[in-house]
Amino acid sequence: MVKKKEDIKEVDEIFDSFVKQSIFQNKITLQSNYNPEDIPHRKRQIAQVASIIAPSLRLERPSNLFLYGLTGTGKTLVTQYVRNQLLKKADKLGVSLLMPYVNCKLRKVADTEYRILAELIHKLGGKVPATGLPTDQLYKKFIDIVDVQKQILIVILDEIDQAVKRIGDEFLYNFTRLNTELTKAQITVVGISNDLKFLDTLDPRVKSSLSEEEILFAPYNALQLQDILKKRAKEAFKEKVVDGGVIEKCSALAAREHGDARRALDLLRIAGELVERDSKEKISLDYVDRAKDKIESDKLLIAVETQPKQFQLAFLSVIQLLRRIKREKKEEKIFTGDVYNLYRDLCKKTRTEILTQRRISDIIAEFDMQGLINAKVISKGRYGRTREIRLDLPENLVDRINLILMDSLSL
DNA sequence: CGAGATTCATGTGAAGTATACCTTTAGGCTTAA
DNA sequence: AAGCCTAAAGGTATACTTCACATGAATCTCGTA
Repeated sequence: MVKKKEDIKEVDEIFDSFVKQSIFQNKITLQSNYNPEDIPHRKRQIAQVASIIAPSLRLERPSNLFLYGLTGTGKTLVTQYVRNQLLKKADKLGVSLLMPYVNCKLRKVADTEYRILAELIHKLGGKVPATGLPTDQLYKKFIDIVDVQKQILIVILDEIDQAVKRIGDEFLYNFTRLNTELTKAQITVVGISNDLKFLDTLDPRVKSSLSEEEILFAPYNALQLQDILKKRAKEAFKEKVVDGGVIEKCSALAAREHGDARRALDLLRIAGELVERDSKEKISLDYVDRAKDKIESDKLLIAVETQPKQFQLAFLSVIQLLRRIKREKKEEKIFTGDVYNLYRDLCKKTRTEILTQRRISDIIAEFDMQGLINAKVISKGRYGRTREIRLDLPENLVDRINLILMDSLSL
């Protein structure tokens, strides 16, 4: 039924092929955490961000800043770039300037008010327990750390929309008001959001103070993406490794996905990695296609694997139900009740504690938020009201997930 | 035939509970003078 | 007597449960044309 994805080579052979010939010269330049010296097509934004936060060099508090644009449009990159430059400059001038960066999306790290604050304190060299303290005590601690001398603190909150979606915008209010508590230091908040409509969902007070300045990052078009890729590919690969059209194809694919540069780079890198694994010497077009599939499935597999046990059980229920239904060629929709029933059975089989339907309902909603499934609350009229759950994934991927979950839950 | 009432299955909000972890405090023990 | 360790007390955040009410269109009911 399920095909083996990769031939099993002798370990020795695998190592050999890696040592012998690498098509990569400097792979780092294609990785998403790489900060290039030069960011094409973002000159204007860099200048804007820089000029807005520049007053910090004179120990004046810059305006709060809000950056928004779809994923892979360079928001984080630009911010990091300006951040590094500014820190360098501040260092040279002997100005006391702190710019902690927190990604608010990371589950279990910075997805509640408490944890964001804890992470921030941690970045500033303080220590706080993971739990046990009242949140306002964390604020106190934060102030203690920051307010030791005249200095500017620029807090960068990435993926801020995720945090607000989860815990509301109150913490932003607290944050922007922090300045009134400070005597020596001053705080500026830089918010980064992937959600274009995010600002409108905020409380007006928060909105006006957070977006004293705002900058929109428009998607890259295919040509701009090509530019970016070419520049990076030149450093990443050895000469004459990339077939004609490959870069164009990566760009086109990514441009279709709202101009996501990260996506384009990933495509190219993964394609390269696949080529290398096959001990080939050139990246040809079909490797781009394979890379595309791999990226999509990898992302999902990781998301599923890192899910807590109860979540995995719930997800497995969803998957198995949908597979079953698909086999009977019925409509590919299921409802909360169905999921819960199967979930209960699975719990019994695995001797796991059974959570209430209330909770499972929330978990399903969370899957939807994470984009693992497609759930919509509908009313079936006389037959009640429920979530209609769908999953649009290729069948072989669903099978793989199924196996992985069965395995990790030892079913 | 159509407007309004009914109904179902679950969504959703609020409040309560269990658990894990934190700090503080006080008592008891050790140690060194 | 001072210093250190430990256990108990008191507190919080988080994940989950319990309770109670909200939803909203398919279906039913019943008055009217």
